Amino acid sequence: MTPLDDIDRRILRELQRTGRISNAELGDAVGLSASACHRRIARLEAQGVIRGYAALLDRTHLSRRTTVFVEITLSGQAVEILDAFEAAVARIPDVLECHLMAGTADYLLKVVVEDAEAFAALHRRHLARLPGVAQMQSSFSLRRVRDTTELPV
Amino acid sequence: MTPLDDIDRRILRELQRTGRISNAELGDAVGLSASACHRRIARLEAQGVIRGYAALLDRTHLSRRTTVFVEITLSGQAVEILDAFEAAVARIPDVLECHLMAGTADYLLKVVVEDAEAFAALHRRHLARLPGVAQMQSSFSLRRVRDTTELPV
DNA sequence: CGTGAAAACTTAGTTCT
DNA sequence: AGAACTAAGTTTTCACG
Repeated sequence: MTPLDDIDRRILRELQRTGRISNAELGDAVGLSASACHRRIARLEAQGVIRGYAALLDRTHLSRRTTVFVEITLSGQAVEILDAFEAAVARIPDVLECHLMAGTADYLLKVVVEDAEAFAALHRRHLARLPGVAQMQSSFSLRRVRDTTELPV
Repeated sequence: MTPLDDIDRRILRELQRTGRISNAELGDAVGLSASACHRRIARLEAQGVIRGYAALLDRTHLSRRTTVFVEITLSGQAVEILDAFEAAVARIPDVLECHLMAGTADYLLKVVVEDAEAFAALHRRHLARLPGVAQMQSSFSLRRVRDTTELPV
């Protein structure tokens, strides 16, 4: 598997910012012909470096203004408990991220909801019913100082 | 500003999963003509519901296997201290997210690096030099149980 | 890697309901 | 108003040099 060269990196940087850029424009940006760009992109997709493309939506327009991080400690470390917990979490669409953590808490969840009230409803209907939970601590984000999906390349 | 109807939502769902889908295919998926899809997408973009498009890259291929959450408490709440801190954080590309938090800690950072060693280097070179920091606690993610950018629509 | 041609897609104008 | 149809202009895609 070929390692990434400098032009690959510039292509990836551009595609992270503008996922629908044409090969012609991309070629201008990185100093290559359109077909050469196309070939490299096809290779990067085949290698799995590019996992796919996505539209980025505005959370405000979709009633998801509020981000909450939830630290959860389970009542035990048995595999069955972890598996049951993870399966249940995966079924909650408001949970964008769920990490098994080293250190104090067992899991860290990132949740997006409309507002504090919506979080209370989510808590009652879903979070409080998650299996194997011993302790739960929720922290609200007051402001997203920085929030990007762009990996440094 | 028109509220989203059911077809809009299906279009958004599709575009979050497959940002480069053609209007023809999208039309098939949601039961509309290609041009009708195109018009709706143009409207959603103009309204700001769709913020843009991005290629999603694989962290493993880019030496970013490790996610670390960093809780930071500042030495004070003066606006100058917060501003200086935020400006400095924004300059570290490895920090994908930075939230001003309610509750215990002041800030929560999400950092992506190659491994623990790379985090140690980042800590020495950047995090430990952030202005106004009183306390810092880093927590490593052992496994990403779920990690999506797709908002529920 | 670049050029060029064919196929596919996007985009805008028009008509119909 | 919004959807379908049509046609011109781009873009993708894939030969070959």
